[in-house]
Amino acid sequence: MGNAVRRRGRRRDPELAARRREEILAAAATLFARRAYPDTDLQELADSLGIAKGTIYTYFPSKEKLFLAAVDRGMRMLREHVLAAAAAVPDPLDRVVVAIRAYLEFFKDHPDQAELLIIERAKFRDRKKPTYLEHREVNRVFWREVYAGLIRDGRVRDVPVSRILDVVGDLLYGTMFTNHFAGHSKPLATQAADVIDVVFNGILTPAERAGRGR
Amino acid sequence: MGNAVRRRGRRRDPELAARRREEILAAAATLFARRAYPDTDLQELADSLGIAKGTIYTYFPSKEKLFLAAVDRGMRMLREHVLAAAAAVPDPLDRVVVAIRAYLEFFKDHPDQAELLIIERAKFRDRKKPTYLEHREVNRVFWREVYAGLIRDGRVRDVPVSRILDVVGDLLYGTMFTNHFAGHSKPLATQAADVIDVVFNGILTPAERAGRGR
Amino acid sequence: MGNAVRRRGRRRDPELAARRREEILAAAATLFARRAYPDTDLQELADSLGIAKGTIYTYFPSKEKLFLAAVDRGMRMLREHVLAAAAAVPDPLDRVVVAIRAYLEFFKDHPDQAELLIIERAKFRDRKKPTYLEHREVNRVFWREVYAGLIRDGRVRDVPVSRILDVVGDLLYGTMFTNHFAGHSKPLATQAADVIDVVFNGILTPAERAGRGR
Amino acid sequence: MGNAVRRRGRRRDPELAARRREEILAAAATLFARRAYPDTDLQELADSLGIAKGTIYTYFPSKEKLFLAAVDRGMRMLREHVLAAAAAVPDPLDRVVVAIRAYLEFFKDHPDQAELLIIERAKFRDRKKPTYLEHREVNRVFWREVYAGLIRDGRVRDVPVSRILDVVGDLLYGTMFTNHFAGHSKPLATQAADVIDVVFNGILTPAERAGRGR
DNA sequence: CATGAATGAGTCTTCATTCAT
DNA sequence: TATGAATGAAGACTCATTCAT
Repeated sequence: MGNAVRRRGRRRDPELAARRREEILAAAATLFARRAYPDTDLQELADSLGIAKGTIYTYFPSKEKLFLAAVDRGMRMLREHVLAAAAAVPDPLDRVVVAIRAYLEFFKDHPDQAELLIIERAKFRDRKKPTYLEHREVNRVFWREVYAGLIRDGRVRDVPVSRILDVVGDLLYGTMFTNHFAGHSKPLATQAADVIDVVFNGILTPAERAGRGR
Repeated sequence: MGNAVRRRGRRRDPELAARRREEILAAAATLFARRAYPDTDLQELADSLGIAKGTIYTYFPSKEKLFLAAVDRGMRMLREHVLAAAAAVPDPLDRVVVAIRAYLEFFKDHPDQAELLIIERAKFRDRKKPTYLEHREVNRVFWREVYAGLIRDGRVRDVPVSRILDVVGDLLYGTMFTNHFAGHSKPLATQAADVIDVVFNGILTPAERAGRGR
Repeated sequence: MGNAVRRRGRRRDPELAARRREEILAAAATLFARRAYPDTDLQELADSLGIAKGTIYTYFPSKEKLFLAAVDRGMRMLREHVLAAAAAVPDPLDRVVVAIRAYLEFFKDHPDQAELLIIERAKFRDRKKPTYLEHREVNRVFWREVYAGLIRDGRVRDVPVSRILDVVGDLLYGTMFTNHFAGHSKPLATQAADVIDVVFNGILTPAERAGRGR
Repeated sequence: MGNAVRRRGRRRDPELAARRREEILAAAATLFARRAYPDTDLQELADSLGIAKGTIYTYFPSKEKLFLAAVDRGMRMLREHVLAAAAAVPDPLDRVVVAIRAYLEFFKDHPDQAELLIIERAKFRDRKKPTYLEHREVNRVFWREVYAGLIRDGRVRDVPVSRILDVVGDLLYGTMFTNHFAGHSKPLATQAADVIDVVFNGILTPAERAGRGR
């Protein structure tokens, strides 16, 4: 009955749809971050985009899915930003330095994304593994290789790579949140340098390190 | 009975009231952490306590104040736990070690408190400085003195104390969140040791440190 | 913690609650019948009762349950009305006559209830056995006995009682709906007499009946 | 092609359009009956037909008109079915028998149509005389003549024909609804025979009829 | 004509808060 | 002071209908 030629009428334009989706996502990220999840009225989002509320539902099946899509988009942007920065320098240790800077930079330029991570956790605590941690796991593969190479070359102490990945990952995560919650007090360059100094050199004096055995 | 003269100062009422307040606060912390703020129904809280919903309003003027009081109570508990641990050892460097362990321990034993920090931020983003950071600032005074002494004694490298406080503070904050979000993967003792190893010794080899100048 | 004496405060008044429930049900029956289910706004119901919309939800968990409760109430009223009428006369055949009249009378006096039966079917088609049929089944028990006695006494032809119950039941059901849908054209007494005439005597002449064999 | 002179009257379009209209109507009847009016999504109808939602509006100006057209189509089918059955036998009393059977048969084979009658009433209560009753009135003309002839011939008791038409009509209407609401419990042939037995012969014994005098 | 993207009015339900008892 | 009934504001989501292509 319906398999026939019947193919007149308006055609679908997947590119237009993708563009519209992206527009909605960008605006949603901003608004969710500003208003918190429960206080975000989709009517306001629609208004800010100059579209009808129903239109949002053409692209996303629910407020929750829309929110989650906005978070995921942010994490993809973060990964691209960090990897692009790392790819620009050849030396592996420099890559670490550059990536740390890029990471802090991203959240300074996109504070909304930090906010979304908080909101996601507050709202979806037990329904979903945090999107951030999903992405972090993916990224681990790359950095594991980098540190392994540095240890092989005798440039980084021979400690388990996992320990390094954990501590550095946690430190950045915490720094990002602190920055975000407290407002940026020191220049990003200084902050990055401080982090790198401690991570690379530790805080003990050579004498104390020696005294501590190991 | 009501005619009796006021006997020896205060009646037993205020004490009872304080106990009731504390009961509500403890139950509220658990419930808020489990349900997230907007999904926490005060009726459920009342039910779990065997009291009427209206009674809660005798002790707290609003849901928001109740929540904030629960957060504040948690932070006070944290501070007491950490300071008690630190006070138990005399050596300043050991104090750092012990405090780091105590900090991670507290959140492992009270995961609700980590949750509340998230919720507070998600909900009160622009209305209130995070309770956690308020407490962190207070604690800074104590630890600044500890590190300053360690530097004076030549046991810690002579870098600005603020840098150490920032980096260590952020690292712990991030570690706590990561633990909480991801579930505790490694034993707490190991995790604490890893953190301390990196913070104290850094990750570079002596050769690389030398090569890096500074 | 909560098992103690704690019994001050406002007491529950079950009688007041029952009265309120009944008020809401009565008003709901009228309104649902007038507006049809989907077009009935609970706000309008609340307004007509001078209460807040939320109050309705104190007594009924949802619009659907409220509606169903209204239907059930109507069917209970019907049964009481018919049985009371039947109980007032001693002769079994008179009881049938009187009950038929009472049945038609009830729906003439409570046209809303007929409407509710329609609405229930339209809305809950596959979720629930019609309340009317549930009640009809209950009533069958009583009337089965009546007809069995009449047959035993040689006053009613010896046909299966079920056949009588089915046909008479269906006839009344259809008559009620027709009356309701078409508006009452003839006086109720006449209509009842006509129904009884046909049911009791049939439409054939004695000659034709004889000719038809049997 | 468009330049060609109008060839022999009408083009094939109107026929195609009529077929499409009929397809939509048939699918709509099924869907409305299954989902109830307000829960029937025109999108689902379009999907089931493999056409676009907008296309429906080329054939019907609104959801309501579409629904009403589906009901009317059903009633026309019913009339044709019953009249065809009646026309197949010459004896007037047999015609009554056959028509009753055909009526019950139609709704057994087309339960959707019974559903639509309910839905129409629930939705259009005060906007429209039920389509069923409109058709019933039209049919009355035919059957009035049949019964009048039977009385003239002394085969049916000399009671007002209207009484017979009312009672039999209501009985069938009620039987159909009961069947439909309750599910068909007995075989259609038996059911038809039962109805005819009661209508033709009544339920009283000759003795009781005599005793009742009149 | 057919299409399908866009529209936006309409409503049930929740729950913090109040207040008479 | 404790109670619990009453309040009413607030908001996500659906879907008939329109209309540019």
